[in-house]
Amino acid sequence: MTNLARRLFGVLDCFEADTPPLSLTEIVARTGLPMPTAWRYVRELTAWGGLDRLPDGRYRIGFRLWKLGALSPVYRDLRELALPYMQDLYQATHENIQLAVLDERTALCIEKINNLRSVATRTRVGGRLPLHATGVGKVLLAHAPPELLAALLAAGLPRLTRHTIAQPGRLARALAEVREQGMAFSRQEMSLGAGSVAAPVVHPSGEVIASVSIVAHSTVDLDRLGIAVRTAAAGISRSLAGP
Amino acid sequence: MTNLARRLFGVLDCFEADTPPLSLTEIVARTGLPMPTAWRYVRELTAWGGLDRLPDGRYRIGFRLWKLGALSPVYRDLRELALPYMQDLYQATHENIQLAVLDERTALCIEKINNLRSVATRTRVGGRLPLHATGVGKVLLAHAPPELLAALLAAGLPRLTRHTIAQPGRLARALAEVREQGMAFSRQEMSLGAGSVAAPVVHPSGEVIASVSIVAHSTVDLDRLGIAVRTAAAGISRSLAGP
DNA sequence: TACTCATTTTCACCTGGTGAAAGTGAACTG
DNA sequence: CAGTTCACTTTCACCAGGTGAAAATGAGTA
Repeated sequence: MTNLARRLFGVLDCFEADTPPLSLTEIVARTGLPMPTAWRYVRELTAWGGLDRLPDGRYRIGFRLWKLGALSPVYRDLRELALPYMQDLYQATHENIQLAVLDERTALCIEKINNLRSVATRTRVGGRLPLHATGVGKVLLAHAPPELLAALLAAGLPRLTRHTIAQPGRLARALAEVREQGMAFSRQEMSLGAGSVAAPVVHPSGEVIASVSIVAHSTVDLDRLGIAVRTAAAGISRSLAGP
Repeated sequence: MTNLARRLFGVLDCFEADTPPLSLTEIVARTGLPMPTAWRYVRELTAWGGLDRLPDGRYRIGFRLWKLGALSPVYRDLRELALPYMQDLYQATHENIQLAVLDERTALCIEKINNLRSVATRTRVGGRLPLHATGVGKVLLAHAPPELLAALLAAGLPRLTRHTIAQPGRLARALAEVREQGMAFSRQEMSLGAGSVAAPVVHPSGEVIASVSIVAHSTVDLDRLGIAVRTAAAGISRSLAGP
């Protein structure tokens, strides 16, 4: 790979879901590029539309990348396919609905339907959730190669609330239960006051390629919602098999 | 701009919504790059994840760009804000719902809710619609600077069906009516058997920044749906003004 | 087996990218 | 108000990394 290309992509890779707009100095700090080089790259990316420059001189991801990314067939097709089922689930429950895939040891949210009157959730499309503390995450983790769990355990499990499962043995048992029940629960493990129940979206090859969840107030009966979310996940899975 | 950056972006810019996966030879033809240069760029973009290489050697937009693009705040925020209202509209009508913005003389679809039992529509998120022949397009065109209409007329209005408005005078009158009524109709002008009604999403500054539509069978009473779509558009517009 | 065509690789050449240093401008402080 | 600081933004001598013509490879076809 050309040095220039690698460095150019490195600038883009500075941006994550919860990254606020970045200044040039912050991009320099994150990439290690000399200031004028970073300046030139940022200027070029901005000219192309891949970055937007704000009036205060900070940069954020630009519309050009949204336009290109929207063409990515793999996840566009999954989103299109899943959205009607997520709609049905939303209509039946009026809670928040999320669709996530496994990516870089996180659950990456690729579609989301919010009810502003349900529990507030912090996730956005393109945002990431911890695998060990969320419904969608546990589903994905339960069906991933064991090395992933091992790597997570080696890195340590962040305790997000006092309910978060942070002990390796407890998590392993929980994941076994996920595989057995075909769904996963998170009860105030990610955020106090919020719970979720998720089910796997299964590709015809048998691989779990995504997970769909309902996120609701912790007072809501997640067991009752479990049937609904599994039904939606089954519908999506069936659609993956084609007409 | 560095020559390399410009050319690298040029490779990405080969891809449009209805572009099938492209072979290296096709990318060469579209960019004018020498074969080894294009080869190297494509290899680099693939290594980074911006392009995916299919087993048959053709390339398409990769997931990395989806992930980055999903972070683009401007349209992500609009989509998030609009989606609940689109949900409500879908729930009320069970027809296809689209949200589009003006981009490069087209209506660019940025969110879409399909009902598979309604009329089939060809549009996908990231796809483009002609301004003169669609509900969303006419809304955007009606509120755009007059130079845009002049440019479209100079380029000629493609006749997509026998109902498409292709005469400049008729279109100008239709757009005046859109501005007066606060909504636009397309009656089999885009596709035979399909019609749509759209309304403008207005920013607090007064600028029409998007348009939301219902797409249904041509047999459906669009006049009745007009009230609903205007209600949704008004809700989105109000949300733009903040809490 | 020979031919064709779409890649994929090689490598001599040179030009375009680099980054240390300098310049600029805005904000802050005394 | 003048001086200082800091985050950019620009300059330009230098050279290394990118280029593309030509060759090689591999798959498909007749």
